[in-house]
Amino acid sequence: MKLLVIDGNSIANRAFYGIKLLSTKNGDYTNAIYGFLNILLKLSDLCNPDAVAVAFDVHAPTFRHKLYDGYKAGRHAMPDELRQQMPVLKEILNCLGYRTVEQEGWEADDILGTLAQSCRQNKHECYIATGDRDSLQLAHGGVKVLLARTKMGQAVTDFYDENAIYDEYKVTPAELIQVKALQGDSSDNIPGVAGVGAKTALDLIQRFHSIDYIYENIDTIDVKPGVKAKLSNDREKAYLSLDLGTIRTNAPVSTDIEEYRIKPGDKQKAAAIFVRLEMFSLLPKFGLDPNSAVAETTSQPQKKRELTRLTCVDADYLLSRLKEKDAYFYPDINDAEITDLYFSFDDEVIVMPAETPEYSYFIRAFFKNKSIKKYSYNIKELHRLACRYDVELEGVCADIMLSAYLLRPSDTNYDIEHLCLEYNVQVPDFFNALGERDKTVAFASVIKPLYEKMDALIKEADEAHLLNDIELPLSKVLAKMEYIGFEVDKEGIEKFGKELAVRINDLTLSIYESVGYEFNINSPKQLGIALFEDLKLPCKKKTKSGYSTKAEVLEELVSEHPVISRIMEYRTLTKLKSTYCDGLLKVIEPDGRIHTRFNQVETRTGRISSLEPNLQNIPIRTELGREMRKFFIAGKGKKLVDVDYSQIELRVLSDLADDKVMINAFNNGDDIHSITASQVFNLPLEMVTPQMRSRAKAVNFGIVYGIGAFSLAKDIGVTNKEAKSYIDNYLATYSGVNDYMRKMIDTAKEKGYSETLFKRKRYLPELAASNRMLRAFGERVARNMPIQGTAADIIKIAMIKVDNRLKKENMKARLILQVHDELIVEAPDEEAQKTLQIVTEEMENACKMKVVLCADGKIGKNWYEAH
DNA sequence: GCCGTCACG
DNA sequence: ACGTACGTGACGGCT
Repeated sequence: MKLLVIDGNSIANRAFYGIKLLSTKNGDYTNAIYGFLNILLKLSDLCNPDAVAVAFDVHAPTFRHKLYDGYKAGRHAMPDELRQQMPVLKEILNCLGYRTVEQEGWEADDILGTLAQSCRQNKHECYIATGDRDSLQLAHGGVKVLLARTKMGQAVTDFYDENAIYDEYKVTPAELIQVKALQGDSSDNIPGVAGVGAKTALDLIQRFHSIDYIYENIDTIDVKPGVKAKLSNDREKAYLSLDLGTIRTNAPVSTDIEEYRIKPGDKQKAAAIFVRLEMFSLLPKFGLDPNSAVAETTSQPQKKRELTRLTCVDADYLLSRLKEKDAYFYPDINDAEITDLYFSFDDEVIVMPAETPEYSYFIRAFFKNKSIKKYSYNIKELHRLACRYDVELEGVCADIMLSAYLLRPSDTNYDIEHLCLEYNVQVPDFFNALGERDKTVAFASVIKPLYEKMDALIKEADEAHLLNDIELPLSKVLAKMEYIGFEVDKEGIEKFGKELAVRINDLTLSIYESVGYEFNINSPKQLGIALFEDLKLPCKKKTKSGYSTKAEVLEELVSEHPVISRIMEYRTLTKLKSTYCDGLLKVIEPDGRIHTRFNQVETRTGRISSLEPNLQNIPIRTELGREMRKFFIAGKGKKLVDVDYSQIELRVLSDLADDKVMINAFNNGDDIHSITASQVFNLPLEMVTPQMRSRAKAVNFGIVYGIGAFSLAKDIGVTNKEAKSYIDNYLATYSGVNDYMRKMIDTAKEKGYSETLFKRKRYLPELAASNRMLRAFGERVARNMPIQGTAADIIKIAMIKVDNRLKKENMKARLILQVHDELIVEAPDEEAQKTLQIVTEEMENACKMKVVLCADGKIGKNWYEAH
């Protein structure tokens, strides 16, 4: 028999502090539970136990408190966020078949000690798992301790038996108690001998082995007079500490190992809790079936559905079926190209495979039929499919992926399986002819129930307008943008890349020479060693894993050594080459264009993101980087029209805050940064210098992000005090902004979320955190999200309006890119001027606000010229 | 798969 | 005493 005894409190603590605070949509914290269960899996893997006991402290005075008043007085109370998780954790452990043990008046480590002792006596194998070094004293007589600790940000588990302890401390496990008694432990309020620290204590015990021996021979032992005096002074405390530090082996808990044997537990209930806590990834790891969980939590058990899978052999038949009622279907996208459609009817799912001869006929007929209402998933991909077949997708009523995003924008996974778990919809089993589970058929069958549940929630959240009039129509615009793509000058990029390669090569050689040896400059680790150990440059900052070598740090070292500026240039050039030249060349498609994909369900604020490649971060801030934009070109006989909003976030802020001063400034057409400077520095407008303007600009940005004086000071290079006075002046000037920012946090705390002008929400469990840093972060987000998010909503509306307008005016110009506050349209030469006017107009009139929206645009042959 | 770094708004 | 502005994606190194 092999017994694993876990110190539940200690491991839960490790997990809690080692993992960022996680919480469910209901605001229940889960990080300690999640971390604990992962550690449990790892421990089971390591020692493969037959029996498991998880010991917990009971929060009642223990005998140690009776021994010593100060015991644990200095220890931090368990934070609420962790305390709330403990009963749930115990419940899960029980459901998983593990026995939990707690005994009033006894601490977890005494239970560990008692069970370890029993195993020693009965010759059972015993593993003790804890994060507390104090329990190392138990590692003898065949008992092994698995010590969980964090090494360089990584969770590691160390094995200890008496040999390992001797190797590390040169004392026996029993002697470790003696060491601690002399040294004391402030976190446990074990007093120890005043003035005796870790080194002295270890040395004394290594030589004399016990406190008894030391005191019995205090006059004769070879110890410095000072230490001897300290020992004599604190004799009582030393013995008290010995008592406090000794783990008991007589706790009144069952020592019958059979009672801890792992039981089947209640797997269904465990699965239900996992689902409620949104710990989906743990389900398979504990061999739990998510469907049993749904059955458990559904109030009315759903009738078991038997599905039939039919492959469509007659497109007209399928169309006639679809005309009878609404179409609920799931597109199974295999290769970005091949999309099989799975249509769900009452008890059957009809598949339209992409390779059937009638596929294109079916797609065209089905898509363009407005009277067939379409409820589906990932509609943007269907719109893209429609582009390929040169047909419009009409009659779209729902995209449950978009609904899911609006309901929970902080989620990272919107797979149907996850949605079913979150919205409590049972996925029916369907097995194909080979007896394998066919998930796709099942997915099609849950589109309707998912839609119905989510639709109600969307209405409850007042997000129907946002969904139906912004996100859904936008998905079509984005699909078309992806389909059209951005033309690039492939040869130009190749040539630029080669020029960079030559310069990089020269720099590499020169850097090797300066450092004195060859190394990988791209490795921050090797570079850190080269700079801070071999060249002995002063190290300003460290990261978790070593020296920080980021640009900000290097800048301060430029004057220290000539190699620094070369490294900085090397970094700039390799970034340009690898990410932009090599990276872009890899994704140019045969049509000579780059087709980025937009992710409409990624950001927590409502922005869209661009990937493979990311066309939203093409360089512009430095001249060399900006050169890249010359390779993004308009097609033959066409021009690029690039229009961007002027200070949209600040305008949004002035409107949301209803700040009259700022709104007036914008509506007068004033230069906002100069006006801010004149207010913050209390000078007439004419006396504002470019430096003042630039500082005021930084303050304006900072305000949007939820500024702190420290960061502002760092950003613009002034003292903390100066930065603080800028902020104070700012908030005094723009008092509406000041009031708004305060109110914002209160409202968000009360409601549990922040929201945009268009009701887009972001839930903020961080606001309830007891951790100060985390709460402060939540507060900054609460202020920033409505601003960034409203700006994102506005440009989305503008995109839809631009797209509609170009269509209405029968123009060939097409939107090809969005970069948060900037729209890029590719237009035939003869349409360029009109396009510029239309895009500007639609952007400025995207929505009615107290403040005017202003957009500026340009026309050019390439992106460099047009922006 | 995570970290450090750096490109953008 | 702590760490320090919001939102992203891609790359190379490392484990």
